[in-house]
Amino acid sequence: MKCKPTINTEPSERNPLVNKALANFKVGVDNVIFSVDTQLNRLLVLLLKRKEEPFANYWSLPGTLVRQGESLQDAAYRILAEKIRVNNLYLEQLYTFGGPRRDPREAPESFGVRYLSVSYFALVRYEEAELIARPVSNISWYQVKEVPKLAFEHNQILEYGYQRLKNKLEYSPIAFDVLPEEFTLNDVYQLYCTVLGENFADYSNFRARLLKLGFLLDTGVKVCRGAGRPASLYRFDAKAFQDKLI
Amino acid sequence: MKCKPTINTEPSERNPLVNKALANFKVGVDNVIFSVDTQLNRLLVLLLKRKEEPFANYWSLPGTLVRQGESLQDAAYRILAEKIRVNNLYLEQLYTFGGPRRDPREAPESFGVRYLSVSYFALVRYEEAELIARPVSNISWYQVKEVPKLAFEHNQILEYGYQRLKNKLEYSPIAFDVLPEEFTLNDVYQLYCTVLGENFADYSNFRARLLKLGFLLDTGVKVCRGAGRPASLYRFDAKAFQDKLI
DNA sequence: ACAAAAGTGTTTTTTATACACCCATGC
DNA sequence: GCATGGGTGTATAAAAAACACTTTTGT
Repeated sequence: MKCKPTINTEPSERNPLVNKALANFKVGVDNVIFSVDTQLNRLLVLLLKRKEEPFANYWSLPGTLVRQGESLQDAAYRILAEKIRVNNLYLEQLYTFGGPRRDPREAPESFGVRYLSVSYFALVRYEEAELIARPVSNISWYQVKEVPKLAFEHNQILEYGYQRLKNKLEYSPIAFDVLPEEFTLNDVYQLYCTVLGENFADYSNFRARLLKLGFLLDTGVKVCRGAGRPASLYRFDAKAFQDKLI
Repeated sequence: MKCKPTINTEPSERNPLVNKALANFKVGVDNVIFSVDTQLNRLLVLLLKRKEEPFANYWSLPGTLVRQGESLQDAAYRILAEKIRVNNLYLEQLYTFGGPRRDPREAPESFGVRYLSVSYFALVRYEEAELIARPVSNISWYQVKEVPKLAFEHNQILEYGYQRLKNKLEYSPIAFDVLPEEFTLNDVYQLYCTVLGENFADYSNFRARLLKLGFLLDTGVKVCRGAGRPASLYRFDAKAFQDKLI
């Protein structure tokens, strides 16, 4: 808990030349792209098999290096768009990893060139996400529970993203960015169960809580899913949600 | 809410040369350093008056550029240590700002050199924090409510850090990183009030909630503060806190 | 004695949790 | 008619909020 750095040696005044040399960076963006397969109750991450060194043949998070004139978020969208075709998604910045020597490419001989990774977290609609990559064998959804040892520190980034996903789901309406326009309450419940685990809440309590929030509109339209009573279709009311915030 | 990026034009295959040029970065670290003056009930941020262009004579967050061999966090500790002397503090990464053209130094003529800002958020013990800067007039604590227009996008970073401070205070024990080893429950209350606002909770309810958490030890020692009944001194039990987490 | 600060307790309201049960459909 | 999933309600427990009251000090 307590952070007690060694403080105030003012090194810059002792050894100005060595200490003042600035690092030159290339900045990478790595995406933790989640989706939820509600049919099979699986929480998935998108992984890519690396072709080049370092970490050739390891699976990794989709990443890219930031280009001239490109914002970090633009870069995040770019890799996403290069790997999958989706229209409905939520995306936000996660964390920046950048200790020296985290990337093996930062060999001592490439003195002064550092790699920094700004990670982004995304949630996309599984049903519409179409994987686009030349060798299909090099791109794949992996169940979060079954992810192997990844390249770089990507396991750590993934864990961080997974934690964020669980928090976001509880405190903000990102689920509705990824559900179809119209959905049943059970669709929402399945999604939450898959991400948060089966025993996060009882269906009827979940339902009551969700409706009490007041931003779900019952369209009145009923839909049949096999046997059982038909379910109502709801839609997310973004305006009502905004009003709640004030 | 919905993010609908324009997707999949695969620009890299159309115009490979222009698009594939990677940006070269210098990475800056900017600190939002908070402290709480519980005597005067003021929440403070540390600001520095800039001497050089761009934004000469503007107040700004303490920042620095990352040096060779230095981690981001090391850089964050370095600027902190260059500006104030403290032993008790909490520090964590905030957010990374890095759209192109955020820094006026990124003039079109300095083609290819970009500045990226990784911001850190810190909370330090006000009473022991000693400001160290050559011209004293160039460094100062500012009340968060009275901060002027800052250099770069620092107002935005500050706002982001303020939000984080409020969240952290409610959900984690960072207050005890900044309180003395032994403190009264009223000391804790004052700190929370100053950050969260007077009406975040009634003293007796706050007190009950805090004690029920079970990681504050009553030392039995009483201390008198002017008139009124003497207060018990408590200390934070880090082990008990850890145990609660499991 | 009285104001000031610390500390305790009680009541009410709200929210969470655990279930029991009714409803509408397909087979 | 009964299994299946959808939907409602109730009873209990826990947490949050409001507030009244006692205790111990300085003056």
